[in-house]
Amino acid sequence: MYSPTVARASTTSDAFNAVAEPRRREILDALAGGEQSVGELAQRLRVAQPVVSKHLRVLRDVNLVARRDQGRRRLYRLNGAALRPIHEWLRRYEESWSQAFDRMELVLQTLESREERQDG
Amino acid sequence: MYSPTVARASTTSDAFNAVAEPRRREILDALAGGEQSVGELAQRLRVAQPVVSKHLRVLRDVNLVARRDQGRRRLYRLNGAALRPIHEWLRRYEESWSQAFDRMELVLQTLESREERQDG
DNA sequence: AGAATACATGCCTATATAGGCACGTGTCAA
DNA sequence: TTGACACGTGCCTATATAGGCATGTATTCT
Repeated sequence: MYSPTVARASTTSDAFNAVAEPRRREILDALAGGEQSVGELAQRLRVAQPVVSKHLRVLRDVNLVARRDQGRRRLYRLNGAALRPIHEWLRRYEESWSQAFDRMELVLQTLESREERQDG
Repeated sequence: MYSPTVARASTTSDAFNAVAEPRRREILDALAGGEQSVGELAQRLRVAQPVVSKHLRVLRDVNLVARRDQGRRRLYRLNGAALRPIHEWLRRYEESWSQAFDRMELVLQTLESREERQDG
């Protein structure tokens, strides 16, 4: 017998599901800019704090973000490595749309953008 | 003024959601081996035909697969290009697990820590 | 100590499936 | 023409959220 019904794999089961939710991608994108508190995220994304907390909960369950306490604030930071399974899966199809990668170019661009951030 | 409730973006809205479902990834993986009919897929994945048809419907809606008729059979083929948006989004995080970047990251963190001397 | 602040959760509602089954339609074999 | 096939869908049930609200807890401020 099968499980009678399974609406969908739970979002907490893997990165694929966690990232399927647009709001969560926004959160990750925001955290890509650096560690942030729940309140900061809520303000930036213009959503209620509980909403952010819940999404962060999901992201944390799949290890996409890590938390650090700072007084009464909870600072969340990105753990991009958890996205790797998705990337690995996509690799198989990558050839469908791209000729070649210039990884160094990407690294350099990232390096530049980070320096810009530091300059403020 | 929000939609009172939105369980989740519909799976037909984008590739992210379409791919969040494990069974659908299996289907895509199977199609990576070449064009196949619904029946062949059902047999290979050991699932009922209606199940496959429905997943294919979703995949087709987001343009992840294309269909071709051959007599009474419907041959589906992969359209990997539709996965590109996901890949593009991931690109931003790719550095997180890239070996080449690890060394770069070390340098960056060192630079950052020089000015971030405010954390406990 | 008392109040304010920053979060995490629980509860509740409406929504969006996933999969089981039955069935309608188009196509090919006899 | 009749029957077997190969599919696509509709209907039904149970499940898994997303977001709104209110509340409990821990930490910091006055």
